[in-house]
Amino acid sequence: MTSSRPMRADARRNREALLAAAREAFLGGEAEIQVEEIARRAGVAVGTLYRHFETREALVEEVYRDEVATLCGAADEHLGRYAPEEALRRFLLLLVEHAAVGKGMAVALESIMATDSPVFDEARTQMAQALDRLLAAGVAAGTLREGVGGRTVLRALGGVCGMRATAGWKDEAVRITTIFFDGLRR
Amino acid sequence: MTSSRPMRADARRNREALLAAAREAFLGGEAEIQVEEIARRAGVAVGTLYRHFETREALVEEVYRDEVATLCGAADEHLGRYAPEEALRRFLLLLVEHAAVGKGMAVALESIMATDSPVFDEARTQMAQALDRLLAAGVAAGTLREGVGGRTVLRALGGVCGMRATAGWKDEAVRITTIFFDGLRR
DNA sequence: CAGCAAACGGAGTCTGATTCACCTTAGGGA
DNA sequence: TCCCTAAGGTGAATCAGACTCCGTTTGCTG
Repeated sequence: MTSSRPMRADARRNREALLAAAREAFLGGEAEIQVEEIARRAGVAVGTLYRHFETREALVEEVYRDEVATLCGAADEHLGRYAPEEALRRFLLLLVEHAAVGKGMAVALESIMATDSPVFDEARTQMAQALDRLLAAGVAAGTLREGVGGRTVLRALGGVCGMRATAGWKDEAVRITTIFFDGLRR
Repeated sequence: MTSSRPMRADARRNREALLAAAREAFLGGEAEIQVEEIARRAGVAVGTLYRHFETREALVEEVYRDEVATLCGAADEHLGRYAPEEALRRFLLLLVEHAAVGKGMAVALESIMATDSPVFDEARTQMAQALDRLLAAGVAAGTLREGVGGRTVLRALGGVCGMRATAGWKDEAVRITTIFFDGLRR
């Protein structure tokens, strides 16, 4: 459907400008930036933003698609470098770390991990599968408990990311994640 | 300051009506009920609601004050009946259970547990202290790990409650809580 | 029963996301 | 090259919901 006609040059240009503006804002910690402001920075009107992205969330998702893919790649990389158990531990902390970098990423991770929004279906599935691979490897090695799915772990992490508004969030998140991880071990 | 003058009869009546309406709604699962609607059901105008409660959150807090106290009481009761470890496990699951009953309670618990909002300071402190007692008993008995505060546990639970919007929430929450609990053991 | 501070009512404000009726313009074709 | 048309753009307006403001009403004390 998207491929019916190639998309006009100015349209593509504006789309890119919007993504760039949003990316810069989110990664810069301006998680709560308003759609009007994103549009302004991209040099277009809000209407244009909404022509390209269904909702504010959809734009967020688009921005973090790459980021998510990179993170999932890290899961497999860890799997090749460490014992499954250690790979999982590092991956979990990596997620927390990312959530801690800028509020934006935390918002995205939370949305990806702890909601059912269909907007994040793809990202969620991708992440859950990466976690499944880590968990399965750990189970095979006998170091991780059986019967826990990537989805469950994802939700737990999502919950932790949901409390990022509080003071001293990161330390607390790391502590909780570590405790949770210990619970996953045999 | 509140005791300077006894509060007019109609004022007290309205305050009770508002609390009753809010309680009924929250416990009935209407977590997202609007302030206008609460006021309407109580037979007053929004202005009156705001005369009695600083913000929507403050009303929520008021509604759950009793509930929180009851829950904290349960912690001590468990402590007298079970081994510290088991008491903690039951208490954690009790919190999840309460959050699962109605969305309203989950919202309240989340706010109490995972935010810094001063509105919930009292409830949060109360809960954290109840958990501290459980944790301390477990540490003394040698069955729970040292160095984890009630605050941390509270936040972890708060995170879990924050994902209540998703399908199959309760099962997931119980599973996550159980894993987390296992992580707390020696 | 008068006087007045305490309470009340509810329209209006504010913040932000989202929409929509109307204008612009890229770009394929004669 | 120029024209036409539909894709694309615009931004004022709408909507939602929490919260405020101030003129009006009313419980209570002297």
